[in-house]
Amino acid sequence: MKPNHSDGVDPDAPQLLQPELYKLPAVEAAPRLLGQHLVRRTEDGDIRCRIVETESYGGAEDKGSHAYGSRRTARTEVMFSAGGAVYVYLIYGMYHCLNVVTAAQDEPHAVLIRAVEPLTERDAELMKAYRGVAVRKPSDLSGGPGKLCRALRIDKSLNHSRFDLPEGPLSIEQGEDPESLDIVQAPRINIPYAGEYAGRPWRFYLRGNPYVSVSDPQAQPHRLV
DNA sequence: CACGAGATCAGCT
DNA sequence: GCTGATCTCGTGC
Repeated sequence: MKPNHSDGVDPDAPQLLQPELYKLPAVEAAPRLLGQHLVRRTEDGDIRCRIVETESYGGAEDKGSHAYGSRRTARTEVMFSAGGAVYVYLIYGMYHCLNVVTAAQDEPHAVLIRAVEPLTERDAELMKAYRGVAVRKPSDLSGGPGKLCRALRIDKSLNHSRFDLPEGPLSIEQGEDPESLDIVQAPRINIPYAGEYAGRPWRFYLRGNPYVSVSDPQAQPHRLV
């Protein structure tokens, strides 16, 4: 039995991420989302997992970004929302990718969530069931943007929802302090068309975490700014 | 383990 | 018509 507090607030209850993080440019928000807890509310119950790999897609100048040159289409429109919006899009005709929109309204920044780690065995079991494919190693379950969306049953119906609401289909809760984590940075995956932006070290992940999609031998330690 | 092909849709970057 | 912020399954070392 937990102690009863006079203010009625359970100090152990999960707290939503501080709203300031969503206001940051994507390249600053991306490493700070590592170690935070993504919550997916489904009919079968809540699934909680730790964010372990992210990529930054930063604004109108980034040739790797869907919103390069401030392109506004039905797909990219949500990127122009105020930070905290959910951006889900379809890739290669069959896979979904989950992004956290950041920065101010009309500044199209987004952080792609590339890998997550289930917090408990129960979370892992639910994710395996949704995944529907043989899972031989951790990264088979949720190491990769398409895999984690399948494992968390995320599709375009969640586009335009928000991460900063306590009862939404997706939210982000306060997890670990990013300062305490071993974060590395490396170039982003599969964007050779991005010209001089292709080599920018805008992928961030927890060194050695088995859920990370691709480990880069050239990855460098990242220092939070 | 390294590849290659196929699945299949939105936007033309 | 082609390509992509991908993944799975098959073949062949």
